[in-house]
Amino acid sequence: MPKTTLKHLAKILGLSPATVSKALKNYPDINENTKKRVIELAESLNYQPNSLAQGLRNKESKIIGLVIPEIVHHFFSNIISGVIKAAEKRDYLVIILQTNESFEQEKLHLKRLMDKNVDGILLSLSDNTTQYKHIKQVIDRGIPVVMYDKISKLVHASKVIIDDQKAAFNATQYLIETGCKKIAHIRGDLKPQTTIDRFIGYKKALAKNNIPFDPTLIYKCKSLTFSEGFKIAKKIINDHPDVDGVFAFTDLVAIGVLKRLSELNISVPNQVSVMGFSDWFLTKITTPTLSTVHQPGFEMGQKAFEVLYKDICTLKKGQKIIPEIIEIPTYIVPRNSTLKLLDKPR
Amino acid sequence: MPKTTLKHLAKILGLSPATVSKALKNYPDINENTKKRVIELAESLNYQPNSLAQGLRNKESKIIGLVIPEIVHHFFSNIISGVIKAAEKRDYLVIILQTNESFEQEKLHLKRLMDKNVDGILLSLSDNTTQYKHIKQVIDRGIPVVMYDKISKLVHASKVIIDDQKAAFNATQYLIETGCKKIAHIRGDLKPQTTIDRFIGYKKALAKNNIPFDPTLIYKCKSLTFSEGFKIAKKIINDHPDVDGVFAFTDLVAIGVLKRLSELNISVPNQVSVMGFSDWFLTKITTPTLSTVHQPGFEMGQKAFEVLYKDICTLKKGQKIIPEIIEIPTYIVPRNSTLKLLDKPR
DNA sequence: TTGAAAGCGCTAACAG
DNA sequence: CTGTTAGCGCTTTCAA
Repeated sequence: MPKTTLKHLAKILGLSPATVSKALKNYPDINENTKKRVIELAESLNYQPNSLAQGLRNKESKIIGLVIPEIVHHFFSNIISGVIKAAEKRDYLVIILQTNESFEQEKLHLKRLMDKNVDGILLSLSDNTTQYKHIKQVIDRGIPVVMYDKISKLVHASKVIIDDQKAAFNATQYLIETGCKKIAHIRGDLKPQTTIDRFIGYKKALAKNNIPFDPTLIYKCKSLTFSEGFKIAKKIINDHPDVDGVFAFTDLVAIGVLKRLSELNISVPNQVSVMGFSDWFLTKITTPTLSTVHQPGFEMGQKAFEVLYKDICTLKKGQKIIPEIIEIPTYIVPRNSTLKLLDKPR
Repeated sequence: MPKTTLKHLAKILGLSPATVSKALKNYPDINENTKKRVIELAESLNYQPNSLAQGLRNKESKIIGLVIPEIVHHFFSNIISGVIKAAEKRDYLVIILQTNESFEQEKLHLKRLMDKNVDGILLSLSDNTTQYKHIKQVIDRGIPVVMYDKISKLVHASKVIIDDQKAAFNATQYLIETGCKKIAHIRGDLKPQTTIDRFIGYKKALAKNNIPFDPTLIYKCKSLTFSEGFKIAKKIINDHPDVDGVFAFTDLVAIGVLKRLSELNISVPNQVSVMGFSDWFLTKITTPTLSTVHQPGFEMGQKAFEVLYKDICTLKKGQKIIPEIIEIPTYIVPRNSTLKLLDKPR
């Protein structure tokens, strides 16, 4: 059963396609009665405009692309969910592509999306991206790009981010306020800006509290895994038996630490406090539950779409986009791997 | 900078758009030399055909829709990932929509996807779907639908599933083989077929081993949460102090059980074995780690796309689709919440 | 071997 | 108020 078209309707009603189109679009210069007839028939035949034709005509597809480093990841699933929800409200659909942190994939995906005439692109940089020509090309083609989470200052586009430095500062500050004096930090590998910023936030909090920075308390994670945390915890305890706090740059690693400390019969949080980062779902079900920094993926996703939508509209009106940097607030989620603020010794 | 079109190329080369089109499409009746010139110019100008126009002409969009109950969910993220990966190989893009288990959303989403002229749809039923007219309508419109995971026998379409009954049978059988004699089962609420099938599998395994079925060992979960498992574990132990195995229909609930048993100082697996279902990521990091049934989301996603692709091609050739039911095998992942097979007393 | 013409379905400017 | 015309960019006869 082929789809009903404007022409079908027109023929049945003895009108021209143009009139039918206008009636359906609620143009003011159409006879009320005609309008009613058209709308009724359209509904009864379940008429749906062909979006391909509309797109070709209007130069818009009502589809955006979402480029994501890794789908199977609590934070990013939340991003997807937020984007889709916000998009739905504006009658937009979302195509999702995964880079697996590969620069090559990222380039290809942008091309694919351009070819599909998406109206805009939401992009989180892959870890291996160090140049941005491919992104500028997209923008030059008149397709707005909004970067989220992993961004680059070198791209002139709107961005939605969290302040990793501030968040890490707060996390460390929280450990200090609940009594920690010797805090180890587990950081990620060199590359991504987030890991650097979290490290800086940690240092700033120490400085603020006149705690001297001790480089031997910094541990570098090769991979972002439970077992890395597990391994490193042992090292920390060996190197610094008197450590009383661990701030890991991501929950999974923190949970590895938790497990190893438990096996070493080191009481958390009484002897050592542990703080994670992200607020993954699983932090709620570890023993003890993990205190962490809430990283609001869903909100970021929503906001990212909204900004992109705004940029799309601006561009459609022929105006120039003024990039906007939006920071989504994070907050500490105190759970049982840290002492309570009330417990703070004075 | 507007996009290069066929017309641009034609004008520059002094050819007609038709010839350029054919050259690019490698038609046999084009002069080799012309072909070369065209291709070279196209590349140097970075020509990309307008997919909207192509779609309008060829009645295909090279986009499929993926309707998913819930995105933020380990199993479904894996599905997404698998679908996207398989789609990419065939040069297809994927639009994702979420139902949140709502029938109304499901209907709307199918309509949205039809309106966007997707070439096919991958669908997992929402828990509240009990009629299938909306799906039949899509199929009647000539858009192939492939159901995955949560399916209905009443829809005449290809399907990709796991055999829940068999999987649950194996899980229960495993508990029995490792020495359990009194096994409680935590099942989901009535509706979804999966929960019913897992329950049946459990019963069949008991029967096979001549263990009488005891209805008081069946516990029904209101919500699919950690805390439900936590609550129910207490009840189980109160009702049946001599229980020695728990088979939960999903990992999260099983993990709740694990936690409560630990708080009750009941040794897992020595006193009580616990078996989950799904093989979520977090089963690897609980204490003890959770034995479970591996539910292969990624493979299901890949396979679902491949079947859909096949159906799309069949239809395009004007042939009739012969629905295919594909079962993806599951397997037990033995971890530390169950005894080893070797430990089996005899 | 190439090109003119028609048309996919829709919309907008303009004329009637 | 309604219809005609033209065209978005591409593909496919069919004629040259």
